[in-house]
Amino acid sequence: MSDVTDLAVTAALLGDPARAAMLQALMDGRALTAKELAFAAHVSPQTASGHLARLTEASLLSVAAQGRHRYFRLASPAVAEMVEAIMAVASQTRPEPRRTAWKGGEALRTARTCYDHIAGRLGVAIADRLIEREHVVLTADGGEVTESGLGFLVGFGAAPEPGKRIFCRPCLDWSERRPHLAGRVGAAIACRCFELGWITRLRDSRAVAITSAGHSGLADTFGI
Amino acid sequence: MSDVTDLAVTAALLGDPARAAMLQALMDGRALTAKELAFAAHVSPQTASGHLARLTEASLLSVAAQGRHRYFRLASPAVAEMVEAIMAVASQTRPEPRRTAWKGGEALRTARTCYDHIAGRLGVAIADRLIEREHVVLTADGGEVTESGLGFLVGFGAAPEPGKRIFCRPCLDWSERRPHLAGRVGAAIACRCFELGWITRLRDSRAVAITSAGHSGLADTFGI
DNA sequence: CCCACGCTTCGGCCGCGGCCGAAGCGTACC
DNA sequence: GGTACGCTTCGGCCGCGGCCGAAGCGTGGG
Repeated sequence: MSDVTDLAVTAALLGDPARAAMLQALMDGRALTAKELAFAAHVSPQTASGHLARLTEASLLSVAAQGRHRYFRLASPAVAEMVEAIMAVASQTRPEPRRTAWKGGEALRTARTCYDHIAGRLGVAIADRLIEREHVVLTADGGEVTESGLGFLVGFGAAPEPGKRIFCRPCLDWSERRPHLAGRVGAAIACRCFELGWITRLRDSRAVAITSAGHSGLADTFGI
Repeated sequence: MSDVTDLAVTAALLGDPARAAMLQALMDGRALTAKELAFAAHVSPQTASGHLARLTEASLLSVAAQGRHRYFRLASPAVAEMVEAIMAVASQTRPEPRRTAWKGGEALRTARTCYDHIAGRLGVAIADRLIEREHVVLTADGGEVTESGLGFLVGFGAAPEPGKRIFCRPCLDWSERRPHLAGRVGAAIACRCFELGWITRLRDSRAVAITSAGHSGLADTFGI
C-alpha cells in the first residue's frame, strides 16, 4: 500500500482553502505567527490553530516556539516545489487569462521569490541567460554548473554555500511555464541580488521590485 | 484573488482517495477506460464516472471516445510532474524510507511494454533516434512519419498495419518523463523487435529484457 | 499578583461532497 | 431488430470535516 493513500492525504491537506492560503502566505520562505496566518486565511485563530497542527503533523510546516509566539514556516524546499507544481497545473487549467490583474498580480509575474530563489519573468530570464552562455546546463530533473559558470558565480559574489541540499535544479515557473533556477545556486543568486540592492521585497507580498540599480546591474551582469 | 483558490480547488481534486488512485493508475502514460479506472479506484462505475468528469473538466485528464469506450489519460506532462512533486513530499513525510526500488524496478525503467509499444529508456532512445534522423516528427499530441521514415520502417520490417487506430503519437514516459512512440507505428516497431528476438517479456511484469541479439541489432539499426 | 495576550482544546452545529441503486442513452455485435 | 455492454445522470442517504464560541494553559509585563 499505499502510495495512493499518501498522495490523497497530502493533497487533501492542500485542498482546503484556508490551508492553501496559509501555505501561499509562507511561500516566500519567511516564518509567520499563527495569528498572522489566521488573518491570511480569513479564519478565526482557533480554526487556524487546528489547520496548522495538521500541516505540522504532516511535516509540511515546521514550527519554532519563541516567547508566547509560535513561528511557522515551510518544512522544506520540496514543499515549495510541490505548491509551485500544483500552481502550474492550476493556472494552465484556467480558461480565460482573466484580465483582471488584481493589484500586484502583474508585479508577482514580473518577479517574486519562490521559497528562497527568484521566480517570475526575472527568474526565467536569469536562467535563460546562464544557459545561453553555457554557465549552467539544465536537464529534465537536474542541472549542473559548468566550469565557466562557477567562475562567473564566484565573480558575481554568489558562490553557492556548501551543503547537502541539491546543488542546482530547475523549478517550473507557474506564471511563465518555463524553468527557473532553484537549489543552492538559485538561492545564492537571489541572496546576492538582495545584498546588492538590485531587488527589494514588497510589503505583504511575495513580489519583489527591481530597483534602478538593479536594472543597470542586471543588464551589465546578465544582459537583461 | 485567487491564485489561492486555484491552488485549493486543484489540490482538492487530488485529495480524494478515489481520484488519487485513478491518477496514479494513469501515471504510466497509458490511456485507460472508465471501467478500468473504476476498478483501480475501488468504486462503482457511476461513482467513477462522476470523478472522471470532474478531472476532465479541470483539464487534469483528457478523454478520447472510441466506440463504446472512453479512454482517459493524463492531460499533460505537467500533471504527471505535479503528482510526482506531491508524492515526493508525501513520501518524505513517511518515517521509514521503505525499501527503495522494489525488485525489478530497475528493469522496468530500462525497458517495458506500454500496452503494445516500448517504453522506458529503450523506448525513449528509439524515439530520440527516429526524431534525430527526421524519420518522425512529434508534436504535442500527434506525430507524423516522414517519407524517409516510412522507407526506414518498411526496410526494418515494421510497416505499420492499416487501421483506424491513431497512426503515430507521443506517449509520456513515466520513468524518463520524455515521450516515446505509441500508436500503430510504436506497436509495429515493438512487434518487429519481439519477432526478431531482440527483446523478450519477463514473467509477471511489464518489463522486457534486451537479448544479446537485441543489443547488436539495436546498435546497427538505431545506433543505440 | 493580576491582567493582557497568543495559542490551543473541547463541543456542537451544519453543509459539502462521496457513495450507490435505478434508470437512461448510445454503440457494438449477432 | 434485439440484446449485451459501457458509460452517464439523477436522487437520496450519510458521514467527514470545517467552522466558531467558550474555556483552559502558558508567557510577558505592569
